[in-house]
Amino acid sequence: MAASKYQAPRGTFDILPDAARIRARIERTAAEIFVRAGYEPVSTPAFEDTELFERGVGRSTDIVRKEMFTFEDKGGRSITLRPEGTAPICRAYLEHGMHKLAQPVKLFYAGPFFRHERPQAGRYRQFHQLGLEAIGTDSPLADAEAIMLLAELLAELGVPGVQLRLGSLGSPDARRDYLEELKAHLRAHEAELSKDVRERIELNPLRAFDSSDEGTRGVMENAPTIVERLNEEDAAHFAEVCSLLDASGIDYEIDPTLVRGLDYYTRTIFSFVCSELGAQSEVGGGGRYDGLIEQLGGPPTPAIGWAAGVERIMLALGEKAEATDRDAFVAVADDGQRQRALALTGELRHAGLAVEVDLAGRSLKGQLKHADRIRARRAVILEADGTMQLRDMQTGDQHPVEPGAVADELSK
RNA sequence: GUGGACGUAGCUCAGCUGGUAGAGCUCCAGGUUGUGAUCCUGGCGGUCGCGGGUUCGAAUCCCGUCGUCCACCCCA
Repeated sequence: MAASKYQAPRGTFDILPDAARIRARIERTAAEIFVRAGYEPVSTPAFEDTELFERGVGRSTDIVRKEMFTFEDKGGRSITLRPEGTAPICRAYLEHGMHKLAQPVKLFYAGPFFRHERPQAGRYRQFHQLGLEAIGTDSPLADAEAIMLLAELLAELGVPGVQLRLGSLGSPDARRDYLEELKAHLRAHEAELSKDVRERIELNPLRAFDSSDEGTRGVMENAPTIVERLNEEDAAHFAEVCSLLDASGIDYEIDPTLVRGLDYYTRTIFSFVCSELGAQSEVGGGGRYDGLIEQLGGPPTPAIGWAAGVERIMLALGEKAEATDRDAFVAVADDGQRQRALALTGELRHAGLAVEVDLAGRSLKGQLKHADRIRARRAVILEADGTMQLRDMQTGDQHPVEPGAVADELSK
């Protein structure tokens, strides 16, 4: 395997042409959908002050506790490769005074993110997400629109086996009360819980809902769910989101145990899972984060957003590589024609055609073989006497063509 | 971070209980007084992931390490 002693670092990978083409299609499709919906592109740095993530994502989260690529720069600052996209965008929103713009500010992004996790299919240390954020409105309309856009993206791309799970975490007050109730419930049944869950009662009691441990599951069956404990406003908000999705024909399943691993989420949360994937089955997910901007030192600003995993979308799609056609390949029957061949190629490209010319000094046979290989529809063959032949690569028909008429002929 | 499986040419893989490396595909050239399927011939290409150990001798056994995959965990 190793032609070189160097390999891409653990959990990273090279994006070779076949995969790069699929990615380009995914990003193009996403951008078209987002732009039509009035979202604007943004891009933030690949790294940020560590504290942005500690405050934004939350110190008790797995991401911050053990998954960040953190290092000190030469000025002694603690820097972290971004593990997610929402906190940086909120930082940019504040830094550039976007709260003075008409609200909500609707943004989308795509790019690499970094988490120091144990790699497996659908989980990498450098991975790519595309996502969007609608900042500055607490209306359920924004929740529904965001969810609709992700549903549309997945449908447009043709991702099979997609299912939407929907939940609500409530507002901070309701959540706090609920968490105390849940912790009390867990403590009351501590002996039946798995060690893992028991150790996290204080730190992250919601995680108990996800446990596969039998004893824990028994306890959780009788545990209060947050959806049952929503206050009036949050319940109304959640009901409205559901109603809007119903009206738009979006299928979903309410999952009262849905949890998110980032602390900033409030109210609506959702997750699109794909049955085609293994353990890493979430292709995209997100939710409302009404307290994040305030947490970062800004004014109270409600917002919602989501991110989708590009690699997971590709896995779900099965990574079928599509070949690209060329309009023509310019071949020479005699080496003396190479200069003219390159010049002609340039002219044809200028005319808007996709054209290649031999760059490897191949024989005529080799050139036509190559023309076939790159799926050129025609070959233009420059003869030693200066005349040209136009060959149809599908039928094998070949006829002389005047130099000035090549571009027109190829456009047919 | 925990547990398990795996790691031979660019790709897909074969190589029994240790004897010192093969096939198909790809790529290049030729068979064709110049023209792409197929076919035929030849060629390029591997320190058998890496390091160490056992042995007269290891791709084959042992240990370590790196990597991939699966599950846990976590999430996109």
